Amino acid sequence: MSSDKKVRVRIAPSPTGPLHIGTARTALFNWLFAKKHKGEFILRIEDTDSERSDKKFEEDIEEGLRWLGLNWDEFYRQSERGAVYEEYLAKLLDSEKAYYCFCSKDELEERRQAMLAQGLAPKYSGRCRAIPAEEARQKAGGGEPYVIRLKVPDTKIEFNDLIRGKIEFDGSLMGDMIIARENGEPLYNFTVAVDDALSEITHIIRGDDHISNTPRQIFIIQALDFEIPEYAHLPMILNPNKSKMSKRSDNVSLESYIKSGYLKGAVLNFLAFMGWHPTDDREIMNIEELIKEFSLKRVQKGGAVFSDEKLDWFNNNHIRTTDTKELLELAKDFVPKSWKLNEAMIESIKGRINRLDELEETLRFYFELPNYEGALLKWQEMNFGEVELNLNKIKDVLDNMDENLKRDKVQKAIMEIINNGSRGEYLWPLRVALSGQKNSPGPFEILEALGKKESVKRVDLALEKLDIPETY
RNA sequence: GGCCCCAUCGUCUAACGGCUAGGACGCAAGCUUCUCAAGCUUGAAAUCGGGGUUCGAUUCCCCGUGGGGUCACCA
Repeated sequence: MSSDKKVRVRIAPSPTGPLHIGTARTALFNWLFAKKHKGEFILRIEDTDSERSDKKFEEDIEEGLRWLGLNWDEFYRQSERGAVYEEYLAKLLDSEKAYYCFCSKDELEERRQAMLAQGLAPKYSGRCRAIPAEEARQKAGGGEPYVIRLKVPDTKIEFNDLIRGKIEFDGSLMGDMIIARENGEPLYNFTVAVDDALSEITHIIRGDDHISNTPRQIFIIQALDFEIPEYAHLPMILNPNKSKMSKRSDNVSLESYIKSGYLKGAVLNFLAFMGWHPTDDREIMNIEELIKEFSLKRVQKGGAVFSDEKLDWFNNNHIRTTDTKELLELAKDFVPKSWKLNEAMIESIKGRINRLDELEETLRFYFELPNYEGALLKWQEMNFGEVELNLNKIKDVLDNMDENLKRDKVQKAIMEIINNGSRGEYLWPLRVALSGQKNSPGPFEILEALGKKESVKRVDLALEKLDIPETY
């Protein structure tokens, strides 16, 4: 059908809220598909509902997609295409595939409720279909309020979903849908059908909550004599209780994840694995690998529950493999401005954190030595005298080193004095002296990050703490 | 309720109709170790139920059950 055509896909968010993590996932799948097939990815802002649309959300969406690196080849807003929709609406009216409907909102609503009460799917009766076109046109021209409805055929309709196979609907159950409302504004299903066709979208990849919109859009496409694209409906991203995640009240905006310190590579990696899996057992993948391996054929049908734990694991892995220089830059946004981070500090916490927002707490000891108890310096059964002795020996080693303590060098020197002694009796007191905490990166990493001057200062402070008589 | 979609460990998932149903997260234990992470090893943990088809069903068909989505002059 479209095998020889250039692949063109789109993400079509409506700017009625911040970029949702589910929208980001749909965007990613579209983008991956486009890249994989050397096609084009289009961003279309669906802002036909002027009441609910907001420019600030549009900006948030663009910003989020850019942050993820999901760049688009074309961009447009539906709100700027009024003339186009008018043209095709007129076409439909002229060819009598659509008609004016003068039924009042109140009576429609009444009928709707009645049908619902009977357990039937609400459906418009088609009453105004009977009004002769010329008469209707004059009524409408005369200022009588109207909406425009599409004549939905009484036929079955089926389409082949690339992920689910054949899906069938019954047009006779649908009723004539409204494609333009009273103020003349075209409605969702109509604008989507028109824009997808005019943009020559070859594959519509979207959430499966749109499955029931698909037959409606196909009816419009057929009425307009456009070509029907391929469809691929992605499984929903679910809350732990299996409900649709967009209905979660919690923060599900991409921004909230950015603020928590998730790396873009990790978010991309995790999102790709929500409903998709490569042919092998790999899980940690970068964007190039994802593009290479991506295939709609390997997309899952069932919904996927969003797991914060797994996201954390992905993030931990990506943090660990991110270049230290790059990580250092990213880290600056998560710690106080006054902290002068260096690469050794970042190196020392790689793999020890899941999110960048843990950085401030993890790195704090480098800038503010905790006020710890002298007793913490003792390892196992040591007494203060032994701690003092070992710390002094280490201090002698440090005194003989350059200001710039390279990890390997300082480690070698200290290990030499430990010789065959107990590592714990040296390294524990040293590490506590340097970090002031029970748990921390290793002493050699800290030594390098701190430098000679500060390290010696901290060892001296530890020695002072030992002067206070042991109380227990 | 009508229509539509879906169904493998708690979760993400793998398995041309054919080995003891595999991997990952999380969990538990152990190893390693100056601590905590990380890493390594091991363990517990699943094919929703019932009928078919077949020499053989996770896989194909039907019914049931369960879950979800959708039924606007929103998108």
